[in-house]
Amino acid sequence: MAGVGIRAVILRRANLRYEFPSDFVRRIEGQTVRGVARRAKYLLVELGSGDALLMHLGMSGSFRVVQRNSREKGLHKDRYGLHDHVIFELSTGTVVVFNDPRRFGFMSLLAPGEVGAHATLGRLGPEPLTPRFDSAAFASALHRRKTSLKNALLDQRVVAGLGNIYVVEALHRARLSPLRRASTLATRAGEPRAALDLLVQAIRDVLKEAIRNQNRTGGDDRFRVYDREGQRCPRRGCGGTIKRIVQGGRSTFYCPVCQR
DNA sequence: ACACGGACCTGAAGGC
DNA sequence: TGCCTTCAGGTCCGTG
Repeated sequence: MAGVGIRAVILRRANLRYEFPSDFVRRIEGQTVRGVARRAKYLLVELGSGDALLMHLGMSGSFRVVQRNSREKGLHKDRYGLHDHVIFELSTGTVVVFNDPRRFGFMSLLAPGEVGAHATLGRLGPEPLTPRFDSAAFASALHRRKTSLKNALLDQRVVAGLGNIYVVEALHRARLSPLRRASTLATRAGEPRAALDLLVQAIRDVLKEAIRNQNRTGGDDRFRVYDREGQRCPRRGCGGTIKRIVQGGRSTFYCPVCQR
């Protein structure tokens, strides 16, 4: 992406989750992409001007990449569907379309310096696939938390980038109950580091596997417990039955037999 | 500082 | 065939 130009931007509505900045189009059109980065679930595109385009997919957002001389030609507005909200036409002829039915996603532009000052970005916890995320850092993030382990892992300030599915999957792999109070992981005697280390590893494994499988469509075997209420626990020799409960308003799936 | 519930939106799926 | 309810992979804000 580095070096690619952005020839045109079309907004097909005035807002997603938030209003677009009034100068959104003007500040992007004609710019060159300096680089693309991800932080937690946020995507950052650095522009030649020094501005950063900050984007989030929310729950239902997606990008699709269209070659100009494929069936979907040109930038004529009528070519796009109801929920195709933002269109980027690149200098390479590629068109990138942002689609988001629920509009929980957003885009904004940050001037140089505003990225570092951004309140939410600044409070994000460590990226789980970097060395900064280890059991010591994890322990200090959890040890005062009175909330459940499940809710703590969903908190982006504890560890960045985990969503409902991957939290549920990681807890199953680490054999930890989603209901357990978060602080007990860091302090429980006779269980020194083992549980924490296991959870750190489980989180990394779940994410790496998800990244590896990103292009696999469908597939009933993507998740071991998520959305499997009433099914047999997949852990060898466990024999438990997957249960669904609600925590913080979201579904949790877990095995009450092997997750403690 | 933390914890919790509700709000923001639309579409898909299931029950009657 | 509807019509109604529930649920969905996220985040922010207000209230205790």
